[in-house]
Amino acid sequence: MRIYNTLTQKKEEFVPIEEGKIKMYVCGPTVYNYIHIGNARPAIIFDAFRRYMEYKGYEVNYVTNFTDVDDKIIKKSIEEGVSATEVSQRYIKEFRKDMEALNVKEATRHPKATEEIDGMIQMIESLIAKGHAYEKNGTVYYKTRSFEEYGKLSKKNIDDLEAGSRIAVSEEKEDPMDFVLWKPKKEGEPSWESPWGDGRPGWHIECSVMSAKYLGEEIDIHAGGEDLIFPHHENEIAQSEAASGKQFARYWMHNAFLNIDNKKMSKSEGNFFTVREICEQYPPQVLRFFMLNAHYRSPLNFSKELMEAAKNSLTRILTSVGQLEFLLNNDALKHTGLTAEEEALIKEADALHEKYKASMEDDLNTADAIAAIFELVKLANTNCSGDSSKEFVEYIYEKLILLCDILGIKAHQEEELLDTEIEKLIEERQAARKNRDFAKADEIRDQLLEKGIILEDTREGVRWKRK
RNA sequence: GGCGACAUAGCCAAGCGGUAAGGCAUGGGUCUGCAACACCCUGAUCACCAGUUCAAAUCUGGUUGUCGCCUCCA
Repeated sequence: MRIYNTLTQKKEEFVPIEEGKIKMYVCGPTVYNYIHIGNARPAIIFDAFRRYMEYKGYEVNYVTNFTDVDDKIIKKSIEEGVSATEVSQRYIKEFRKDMEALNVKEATRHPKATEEIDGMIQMIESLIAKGHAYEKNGTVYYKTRSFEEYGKLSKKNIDDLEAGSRIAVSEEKEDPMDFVLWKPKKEGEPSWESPWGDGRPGWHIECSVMSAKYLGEEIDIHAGGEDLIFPHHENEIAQSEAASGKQFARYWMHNAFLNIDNKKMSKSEGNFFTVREICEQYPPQVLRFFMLNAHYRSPLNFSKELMEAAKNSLTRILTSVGQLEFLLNNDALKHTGLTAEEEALIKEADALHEKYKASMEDDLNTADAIAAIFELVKLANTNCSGDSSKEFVEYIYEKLILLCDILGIKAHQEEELLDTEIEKLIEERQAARKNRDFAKADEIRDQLLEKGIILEDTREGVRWKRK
């Protein structure tokens, strides 16, 4: 597996610290609202990465956090007149619903910042003891210049940063680039006791602490959106490596942004959509498929038109899988035993499987992998019919399901049983067709369409699907 | 100002030195009682300029354009 490493700016062969195991950390959401579709991109991408690595046999320890103490959460809680905990608990719950809809696997561990305060205090104490941090009036700052390699991830030079800095520099700071590890309590805000007085942690320290606690001081992969490179990930490196003296993460993976009309989504411009509202308009899988249909390091534009196209594309795969299931489940396959022709086709299917893997191995090229799925769909559509052998259809079906499953695409649709009334209508229509009473047959078909049932007459019988 | 990314058919999107994957849409056809599904056919010399090379969308330099980070942000 070759991975583009932000740290070295190159694709590198992935070598885990411990054979057969992967320790990865993905920065999670700040839970102050429903997540938007931009937040969904890393969740989906790194979930696909995880699934592929698990398919390859790795044991993946996948940790992602909830940032549940933050200015935005506090602001929301004040607006609503409820506690910060109530706000964060609510959106953690909603986040989980969204992840389930998008078929993102539950993380191995999903710690909350507020439950890791002790660890953060310990790390801050250690940084102070080592001369990497200092306290001023209840605020603890990280001494950026004490970490020689500061800027190695974002390729930034501290002096350039100073020149371009637009933030009002606090007088307390020894250096404008120093960042907050611990900030003192303000009235009405959640706070914890600490050696520097009551207060709460800065944003960056939580990931350093949770990553070390659940994965160890050295991990394989740290991932997140590209905007986190600076300052968040740069600061995490400074904290973790200064504290442990070890390399924090070997590979840094960053996904590009999801844009609206070629512009970054931002709440201030109002050009953003929540996952929730998109999932009300499209099956959630469409959003997942849409994301995977582009390379994760390329900016991706979002629009209704593109979602429609993604929906149609995905339907092509699902229809093909549905047809194979129909053949397998309706006693349509009379032959057993592979023919020579089918054996050749199986070899073709295997070659597509290899092509798919090669794409995934190349820095998670899901777009290319999906192309291989479509080629397999074509192979299935062209060659699987009632005349095929059972073994052949089964083989192709299982391969197709596998390739979709690795990407987290549910190709096998759980069909609820048709209720007897609908079944009766389908039978009536078949009888009408037999009697060449097409007016009646069409009437029944329209009637079913209104109920969201689409009928397809095939050589092997009537197949139906939900709209 | 510093750092970085991108520019491929109507749209989306692979490609990483050997003469352009895949999908969507469009048009024509086959199948079908009709339809749907499916199948067949239908399309680009890769922003521009110069260079390296037997050979470049792919490497180098430049031009133009778009975007991101440098501030909370996936």
